[in-house]
Amino acid sequence: MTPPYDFAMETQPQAQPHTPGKAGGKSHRKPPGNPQGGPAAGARPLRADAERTVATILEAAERTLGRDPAATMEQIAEAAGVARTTVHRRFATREALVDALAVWATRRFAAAVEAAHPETAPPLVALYQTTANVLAIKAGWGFAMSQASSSNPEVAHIHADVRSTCERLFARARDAGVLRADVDIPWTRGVYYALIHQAAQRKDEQDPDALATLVVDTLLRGAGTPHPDRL
Amino acid sequence: MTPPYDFAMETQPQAQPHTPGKAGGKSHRKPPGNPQGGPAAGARPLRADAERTVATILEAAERTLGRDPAATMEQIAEAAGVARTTVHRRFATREALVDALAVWATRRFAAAVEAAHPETAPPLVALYQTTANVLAIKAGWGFAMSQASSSNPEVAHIHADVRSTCERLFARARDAGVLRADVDIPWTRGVYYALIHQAAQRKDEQDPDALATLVVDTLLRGAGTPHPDRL
DNA sequence: ACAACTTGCAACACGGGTGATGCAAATAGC
DNA sequence: GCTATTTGCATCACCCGTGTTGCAAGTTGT
Repeated sequence: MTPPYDFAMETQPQAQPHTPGKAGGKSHRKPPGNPQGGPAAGARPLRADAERTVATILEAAERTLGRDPAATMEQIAEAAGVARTTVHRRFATREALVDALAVWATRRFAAAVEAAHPETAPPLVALYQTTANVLAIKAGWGFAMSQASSSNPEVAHIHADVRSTCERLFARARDAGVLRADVDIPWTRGVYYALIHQAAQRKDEQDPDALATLVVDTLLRGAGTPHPDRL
Repeated sequence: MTPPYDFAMETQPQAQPHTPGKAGGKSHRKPPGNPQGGPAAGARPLRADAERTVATILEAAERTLGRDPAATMEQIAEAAGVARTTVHRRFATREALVDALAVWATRRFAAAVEAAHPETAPPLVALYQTTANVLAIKAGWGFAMSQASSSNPEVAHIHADVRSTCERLFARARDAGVLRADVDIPWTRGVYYALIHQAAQRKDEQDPDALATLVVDTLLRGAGTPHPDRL
């Protein structure tokens, strides 16, 4: 599922590929810092170089898992140019790594949506801007964004938040006459997500603005002729 | 993962989860019959009960892998009500099983599309019918259909075929005035696939006809108001 | 410069999934 | 009914990925 890509997908199951040693021992010595881990500011912060290593690993993980969701820790480590044990030092388990990746990307995602002022800007403007911002994020964080159905509460919460923000935006658009009065908002939101995903797939990456125009245009007008008496 | 779902998706990589023993020994005794395997009509055909077993396994595989793409052979065997070794007897490797499943479903898929006479029926009629038929297949063969990017040449070929059939249908629709004259056909096809996928996700499964109407309607009209002077 | 921290490397334990076999019992097909 | 096929079961070998440890060498920060 490879699977199922969040802001554009919504497939249900989506199991994390490969987790053999799930019954292995527990970490005896947890990593000191808390790389993108949240407000748990208990432990001593990482040294500068270590912090850099964490970022390098996360970026490598995104690239590697993006190509192959079942990639091993070894492959990720190689892509990051570090030893496998170092990856384990920073992320106790594979799950922890994927989780951290999801949190990292999800935060950027939420920020990108918020930056478009979807709650206050005129519906059409907000729609274009949100689309462009999200596309920019999805371009480089495809895998991480596919972890929307993460077990991580923060990730889940943010996505739920964005989801409702999106539906509120659509409701405003409808009230403003941009969307038809009888639209099925949940369905439309799903279609919108799917269009964004579709646009993000375009390898011949155009600039986010052109793609955003394409997405919004398609969402609003569809592909049919203006008003033929079809049916 | 769910992953990337063929007739509605198109995500590139999509690796098959979990393939540890890839360097294991080779099968010493290949299964006699060729379950959905193609024209290689060399070996003796399977006995009736064995043929039935093959079908049972494939159905169980679809159900099981649909819930969890990383399900083990053991789980699939259990779902099929047979011993794990029996599964291995019919499908030498896990890959072979998934492959056979993909071929099986893909053929039904192609048949469903063909049954809608997409090349000859009036564009709008063909569009509705194709959509309804495909949705009916996708409802029960979600996992198998997600294997579109299979390495299997037959699967790839069929999907490429359907792809072009679809684009030809769109071209006819455009020429008939159903689609705007300036539509980007590849993009529209992608959107169409995405809409079908989106519709297939609806758990509150409605009948294929209602969903087909929703999909076609959305594709043609979009969600915007008829013709406001937006922009 | 010195102490604390970080990394690479080599080695190990572990568990799980895969695939192979042989045999006895059940079943299909003629 | 007889034979060939099929299945379940009990085993076994194997490989791979994960997670742990200990230590020497290199880096950071003060």
